[in-house]
Amino acid sequence: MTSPSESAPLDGAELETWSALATVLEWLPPVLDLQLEDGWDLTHFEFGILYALSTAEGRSLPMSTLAGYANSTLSRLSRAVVRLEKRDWVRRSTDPGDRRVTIAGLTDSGAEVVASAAPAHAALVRRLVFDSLSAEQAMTLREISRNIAAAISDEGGWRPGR
Amino acid sequence: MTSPSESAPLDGAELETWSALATVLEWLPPVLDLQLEDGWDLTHFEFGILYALSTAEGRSLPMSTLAGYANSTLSRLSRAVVRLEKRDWVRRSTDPGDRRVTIAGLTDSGAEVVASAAPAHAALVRRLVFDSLSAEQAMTLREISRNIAAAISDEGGWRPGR
DNA sequence: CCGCATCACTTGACTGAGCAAGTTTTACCT
DNA sequence: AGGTAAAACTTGCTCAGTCAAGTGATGCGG
Repeated sequence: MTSPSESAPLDGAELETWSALATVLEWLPPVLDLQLEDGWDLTHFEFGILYALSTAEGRSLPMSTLAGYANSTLSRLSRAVVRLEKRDWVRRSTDPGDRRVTIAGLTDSGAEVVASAAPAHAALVRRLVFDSLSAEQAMTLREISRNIAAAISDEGGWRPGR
Repeated sequence: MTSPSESAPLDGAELETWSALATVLEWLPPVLDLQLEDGWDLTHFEFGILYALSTAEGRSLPMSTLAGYANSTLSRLSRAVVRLEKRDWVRRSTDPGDRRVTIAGLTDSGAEVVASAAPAHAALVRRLVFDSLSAEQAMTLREISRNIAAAISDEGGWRPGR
């Protein structure tokens, strides 16, 4: 009964739901990316890094902590930070306390970038997501998302960046 | 009033909703991919191509039509089909009626792959999405997804593959 | 029926992500 | 202390995706 091959195929309503969700899954991230790339030549991922740093104590974080916030591998993060460093938005230094860890810090120009990109990004999220939903739907969406995220965490123990 | 810089930043509840949704947006596609890659050494995108062909009249479609179904650029599709052809799961032929169009057709072994992967894939979708939701939540999710998808279509007129 | 725009791809150059292997520094065990 | 394991990145290799340019084939205006 628990064998995967025995679970019924998705029925009509489920298929429609899945298809609609799949559409969002496929389109939403690219549109969000597009704004940042057009306006600031930034990946959504790179923006996430800058944003995380901007909210951090002292505008700087160890790479591993940052990788956690950005749901990323250290490898991916490392390459992204190299790119950001080239633009002088981030600077790296090794932690004097533990010379294995390198601390990524936001520069002033990096902070300016975040300050100018973040409101536009939030506005786009509002337009695409919250403006299309009733307050009740938004609350339900939060529940739904949490449930699915929990299921993902359980399933196979998969986690990004680990 | 309609200037983007004037829209209020996301409030607490919205931020939580967005953060939960962003998690799903980031994690769900990779987990879905993982199964196909581990089990069949297939990208979700490649699977989509095979699946679309399997449901098509004569198990074959012109590249441009297929690109529409797969929400993809012709360029991306072309490369993917090259890969699938190397594994003898798809074969290309030029349409005798219009020698510009090339028709991608599913081979028998390709059909076998779809037949074996599709149920497992559907089962995973069920476990991750529908098993975590009440029937009512699932219905709401369909509404929500449609609304967001509609907002995306309106916004900036962006469309994948075009 | 000829020339040129257009269509339907394909391909070359480049970029970002993943995996695995390598480096340096620290922690632990005895 | 001394040696080994582990942590915290970084980097080489390879691959998929994008963008722009290239290649035939077709349609169409005069």
